[in-house]
Amino acid sequence: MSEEKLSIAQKTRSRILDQAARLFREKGYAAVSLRGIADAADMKAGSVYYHFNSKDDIVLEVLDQGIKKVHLAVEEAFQTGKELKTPEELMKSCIKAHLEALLSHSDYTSANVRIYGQVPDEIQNQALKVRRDYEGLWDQLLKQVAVNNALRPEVNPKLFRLALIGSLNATLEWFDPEQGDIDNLAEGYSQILLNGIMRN
Amino acid sequence: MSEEKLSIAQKTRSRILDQAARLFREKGYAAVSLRGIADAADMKAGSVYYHFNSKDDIVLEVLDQGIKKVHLAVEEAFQTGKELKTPEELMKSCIKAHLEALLSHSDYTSANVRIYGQVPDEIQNQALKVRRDYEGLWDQLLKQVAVNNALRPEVNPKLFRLALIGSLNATLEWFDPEQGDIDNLAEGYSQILLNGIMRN
DNA sequence: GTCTATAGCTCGATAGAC
DNA sequence: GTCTATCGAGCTATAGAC
Repeated sequence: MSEEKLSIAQKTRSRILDQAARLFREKGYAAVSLRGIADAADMKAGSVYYHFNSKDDIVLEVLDQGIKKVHLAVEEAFQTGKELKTPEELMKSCIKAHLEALLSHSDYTSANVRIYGQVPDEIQNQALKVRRDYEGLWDQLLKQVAVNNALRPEVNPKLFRLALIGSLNATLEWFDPEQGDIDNLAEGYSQILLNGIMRN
Repeated sequence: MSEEKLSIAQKTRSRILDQAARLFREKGYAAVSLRGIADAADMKAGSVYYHFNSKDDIVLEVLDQGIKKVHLAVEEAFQTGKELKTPEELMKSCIKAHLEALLSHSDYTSANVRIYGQVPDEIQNQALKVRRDYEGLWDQLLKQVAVNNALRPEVNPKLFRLALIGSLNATLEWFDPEQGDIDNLAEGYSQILLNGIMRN
């Protein structure tokens, strides 16, 4: 999957995207200028246009990578565990995979969560497909859990998927991977989301 | 609480804030210009400065009102129910109060959720107090539930508060109060968050 | 591949007429 | 209270030298 040899142009391109993701996360879509991105990537603004056609091309790629990094991680956890694990253990491993990918590529994933609603409509539409694909992965996972009769009958799977992804993504606003332990976080969130908080 | 008579200047001020909240929600902090706010409020840009000293004064008031509207609603549900209701019913009524206030003042609350991380540091610091106050209210509520021995012993209340508010606020990104039923939404979220999804 | 320079535009904020 | 006019600054994107 990952290439060891990147051409110089590819490295520069990646540097621009990394800095753009970081700035979009911090400041929002409109507040980030091409001059700002270029500065952070140690270039002049005009040079960025050798690598990208427009600011919107940059933001679209940042948005897509934000979802794809998480999608790939959860997909792998799902495929690895779906034959071997109990439904509850499968859910836990996918929750953990989401949190690990989310918080370890947090500039891209945060940028996606924060600025998706702010980009021009055309960019939103182009970024929609990878979003829908990721939601579909969780629906597939929940279907598998339901087939094994592990879900409470009153639970609405689509509603749960929305609550789950919403609460997981909200960790971007407060969790610091430098300070906290992602394994603990995943364990705590799994307990809450799978088994609730009330004594029976 | 609500004044029936507002002076003309107060009405104009409110109109500016309403339109600003709507625009901040849609476009983010930096993308919204004073000209845009003035246009939406049927004024010229220069006239806005009669009512506010700067764009940042407007954004600060939008941010604060976004939290305060929800805080008030949940506080009332808490005070009304804390002596009468079971811990589970108390939690459910507060979850419902949060969702109702969140989604019925959704321009202000969405603006807060979306742009808080994008405003200048000084504005963020000024807006922090009402945030902390609201978090404190939930910590108080969860303490009350814990005192009544209704919480599973392994649950971390601070972590639950973060997961709870995160998932509730995320409904702003997909729930349409015109189409959906907030009571149903509150019931479904309460089931998931209080009792989990796994069959025991 | 990166640079400088610049066209054409919009921004926040202010001054002063009415 | 609202208006017009404007300042100085920053914006995306392009052109063309190197």
